[in-house]
Amino acid sequence: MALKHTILAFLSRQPLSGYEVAKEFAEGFGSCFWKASQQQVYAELTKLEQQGNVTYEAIPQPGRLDKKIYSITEQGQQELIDWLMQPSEPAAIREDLGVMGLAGHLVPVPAVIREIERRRQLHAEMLQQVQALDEQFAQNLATLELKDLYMHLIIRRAIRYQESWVAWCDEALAAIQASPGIDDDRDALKGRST
Amino acid sequence: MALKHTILAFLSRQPLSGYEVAKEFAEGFGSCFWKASQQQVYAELTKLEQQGNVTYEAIPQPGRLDKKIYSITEQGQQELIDWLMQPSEPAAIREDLGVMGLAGHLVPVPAVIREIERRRQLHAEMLQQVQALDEQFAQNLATLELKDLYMHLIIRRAIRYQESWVAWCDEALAAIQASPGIDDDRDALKGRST
DNA sequence: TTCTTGTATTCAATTTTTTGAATACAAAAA
DNA sequence: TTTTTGTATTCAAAAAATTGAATACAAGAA
Repeated sequence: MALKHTILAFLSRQPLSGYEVAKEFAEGFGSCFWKASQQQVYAELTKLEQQGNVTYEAIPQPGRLDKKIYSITEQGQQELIDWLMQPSEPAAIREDLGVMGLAGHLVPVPAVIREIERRRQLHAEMLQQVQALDEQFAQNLATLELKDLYMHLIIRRAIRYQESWVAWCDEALAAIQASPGIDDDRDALKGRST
Repeated sequence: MALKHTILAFLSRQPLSGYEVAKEFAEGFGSCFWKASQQQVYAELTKLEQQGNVTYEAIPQPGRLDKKIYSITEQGQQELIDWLMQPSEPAAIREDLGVMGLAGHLVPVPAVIREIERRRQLHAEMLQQVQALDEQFAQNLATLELKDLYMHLIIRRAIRYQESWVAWCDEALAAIQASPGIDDDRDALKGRST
């Protein structure tokens, strides 16, 4: 599970409260890779603290629960380094649209086209978002220190990912529209005409 | 969860035993998208049968447990169609290497380079695999019936995915090697030289 | 003959993830 | 003034995925 190590990685940059860690997942890193819910973050932080990988400083807040500022410990940093030094497994593409390739013929063609058009737009928007994230790095690429270069590179990974989606949607749409089989199913929903 | 609907999609093409469904996940579809374990498949098939989405014909086999050939039911097909007609959520990129972008500076540069080189090779191999899967379709693209066109298109999705990985690895490797910060950390592992 | 690989299914336990809700207050907007 | 948004944390339950093992036999390789 990468959640543990992702949180350690956030904390290796700077101490954060649980809320702020959750925000990282909702925004920056989350928009590039994946999102973890607040509950997941808080639960993981509690475990991490029990294991001695992080500590927290409780900031008393009048009238409500303490705010906890978490920092990574020596042990936590070592744990993170050990994990980073291990070879990584390529992630699976767990993509619902893939099922369309297996059983798309059960569904009317216009519905498939609409769905791909919808996805095209979605990914184009996500592409703009990650491109915006990269702006501060992309400009002075040649002078970036290592830390920022790595950040730039993972954002580039996300950019390429979204670009490949947009390009695929265009290809798929064109291929379906050019397909000789397209007329067979055009009216599948309404019931066989003629 | 897409597991349920992926299995229904397999069965919408032809009846299969649990073992054969598991094999689909291990090979064809699995190499494009994601793999489900045998146990997961058997468990899901049992649930699907209880829900009335599939039925099975038990083939008695001398001296061992019956082989069960599962087929999709009317209800199961409707369930699958309903699911396919719903808008799909883009899948999150749950990629361990992403963490490298957050905390790569903790690790010596040569280790990062080695890891990206390793990944480049891995994805190049996976690319070849999915390209091989596409061969039968790519040749007579213009005459493909819809069912095969859809199959071709999801394989194309997988191809583009792997291509974008290979291209990114090349970009990342070049960028790291060109980085002015590269010398600062080169000997991080051995301890500060000079 | 023995070992390995492939076919074929099931059980159990654990871990991980998701979903939904509750609590509490500050600040800004309507 | 009331509502919404944002900050901040916790609990509980359910669903899903992973890990490990056991059973059973056929076929081919060593």
